[in-house]
Amino acid sequence: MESGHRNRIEEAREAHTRETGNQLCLERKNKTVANQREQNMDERIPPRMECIGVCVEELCPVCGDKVSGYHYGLLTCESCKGFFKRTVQNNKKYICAEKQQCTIDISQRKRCPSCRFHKCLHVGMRLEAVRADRMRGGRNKFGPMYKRDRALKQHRKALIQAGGFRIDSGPPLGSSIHHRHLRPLPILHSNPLPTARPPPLCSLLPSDPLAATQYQCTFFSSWTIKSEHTNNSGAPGSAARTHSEELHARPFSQQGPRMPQLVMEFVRCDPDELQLQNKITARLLQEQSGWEKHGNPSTFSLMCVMADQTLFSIVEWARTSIFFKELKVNDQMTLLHSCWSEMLLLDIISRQVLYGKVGSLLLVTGQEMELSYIASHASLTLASLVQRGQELVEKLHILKVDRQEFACIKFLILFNPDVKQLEDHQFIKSMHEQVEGALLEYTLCTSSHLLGRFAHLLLCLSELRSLSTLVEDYLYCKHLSGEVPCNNLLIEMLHAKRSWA
DNA sequence: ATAGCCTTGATA
DNA sequence: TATCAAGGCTAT
Repeated sequence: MESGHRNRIEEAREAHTRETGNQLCLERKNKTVANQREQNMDERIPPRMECIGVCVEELCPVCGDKVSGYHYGLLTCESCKGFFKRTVQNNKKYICAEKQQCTIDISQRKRCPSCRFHKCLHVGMRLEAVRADRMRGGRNKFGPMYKRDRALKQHRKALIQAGGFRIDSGPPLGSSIHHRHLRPLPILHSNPLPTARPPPLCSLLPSDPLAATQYQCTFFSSWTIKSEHTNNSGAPGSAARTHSEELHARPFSQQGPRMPQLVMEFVRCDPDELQLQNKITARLLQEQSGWEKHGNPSTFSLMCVMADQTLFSIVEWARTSIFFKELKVNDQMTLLHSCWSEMLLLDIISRQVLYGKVGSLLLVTGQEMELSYIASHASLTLASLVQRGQELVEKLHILKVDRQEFACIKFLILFNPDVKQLEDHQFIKSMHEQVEGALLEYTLCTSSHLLGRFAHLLLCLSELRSLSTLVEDYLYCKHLSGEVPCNNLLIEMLHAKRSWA
C-alpha cells in the first residue's frame, strides 16, 4: 500500500515533469526510470525476445496468446500470468457452469475462469511461485529452471533448423500416419525435439541416482522446506495443526478439500500431456523418413512406435520421480522391467478417462481412432483386449478418477513390493505403504463414501494388472512373429521379464 | 475482472 | 550493472 502510494507520487511527479518540461527538477532515480522507459521503447524489448529464443513464435500453453516471458514456472502470456496471480493471491474459487471441459483460447479465455485456472495448473503453472509475502522484484528458486528451459529451447531450435522441419507449421504427420482411420493431429504449440536412436534402459538410468537430480529434486526438499506460497489467510484451525499435519495436508487450490502433500508431489512429477504429445509426434515424424523407403507401416507398427516412445517417457518420469530416484540402478531397472506393461496400459487408460471421448481411442499423439474400426478390423485377441480396456475405462470414468488419483496409482504400480530380486525390498515396501496411505487419505478427503472409493480403485488396479499380463503375452506373440518393430525399448521390456522366468 | 504496462530487486 | 520475473497500477 505504501509502495503503491509512493508510485503514485512518482508518477505524478513524472507527469508534472513531462508537462512542465523541467528536466532539472528530476531526481537521479527518475532519470534512470525515464532512461529505462526509453530503452523499453526502442531496443530493450527486441533483445529480450531474442533472449527468449524460439518463444517469438511460441504460444501461451493456456490460451495460445503471445508469450511474454516466464511466469510462475513456464512461458505464458501476460494475461494468463495476471489471471493466475489474481486467482492465487486472492484465493479465488471458481465453479464451471458446464462440465469442466471448456475450451480456453484467446477469444474464450474470459468465459470460464474455472477451466482457465485448471488449465493453468495442468500445463504446469506453479502455485508456489506466487509469493505469499507479495514481495516485488528479485528472483526465485525457478531461475535455474528457466535458464535450463531456455537453453533447451535454443538447442531444439538449432536441431529443428538443422533438420529442416517443424511440426506446427509444416504439413501434419505425413500421409503415412495420417491416412486411414486416424483423425488429424491437433495444432501443436511447441517445437519438439527429435530424439536419437533408442538407447537401452540401463543407459537411460543414471549410474548414480543422485546425478539425476535436476529441477524436480525439490520433491524431498518440499517435505522440509516450506513452500514460498503459504496460505496466510488465517484459516480456522490452521494454527492448531501439528507439524505432521502440515506436511501431509495443505490447502488445495480451488476445490476445498485438503490434498496430502505427497499427492501434490506425485501430480507435480506427472509429465505434461501436451509436451508428451509433441515429443512423441516428433519422434514419429523422424521415423517417417525410414517408412518412406520401405512403404507405409501397418497400424500395428505405428502403435508399437507410440508404445515404445511412451515407455521412454515412463522411464524418464520414473528416473526423476520422488523416492524412485533414490534407489540403486539395479532396483530401478528391476522395477521398471516388472511394471512396464501396467504403466503403459495405465497411461493409455488414464488418457481416455481424463481426456477421451466415447466411441474413440485417444492416442498419445492426440489423434483419435474409432473403436468401431478396431472392433471390425483387429484380430479377435486384440479386439477383446481393447474391449476389456474399455470396460476398465468405463469403470474409472464412473468413479470420476482424477489426475491426482492416477498419479498415485502410477506410484503404487511402480513400487510393487511383490517384485522379487530387489536389493532394497524394505524401502520399496515402505514406499508402497506411503503411497497407499496418501491415496487413501486423498480419497477420504474427496469422497463421502469413506473406504468405498479406495477399495474400488484397488479393484481397478487389480484388473489393470491382469489385463497387462494379457497385453504382454499378446505383444510377445506378435514379437515372435516379427511384427513388432526392432531395436526398441518395448522389445527390451518384453525380453526382460521372460529372461527371469 | 481483465490485461497491458510499470516498478522492483535479487542474481548472474 | 543489466537482466527479467515477481508484484502493482489502472484504463477498459
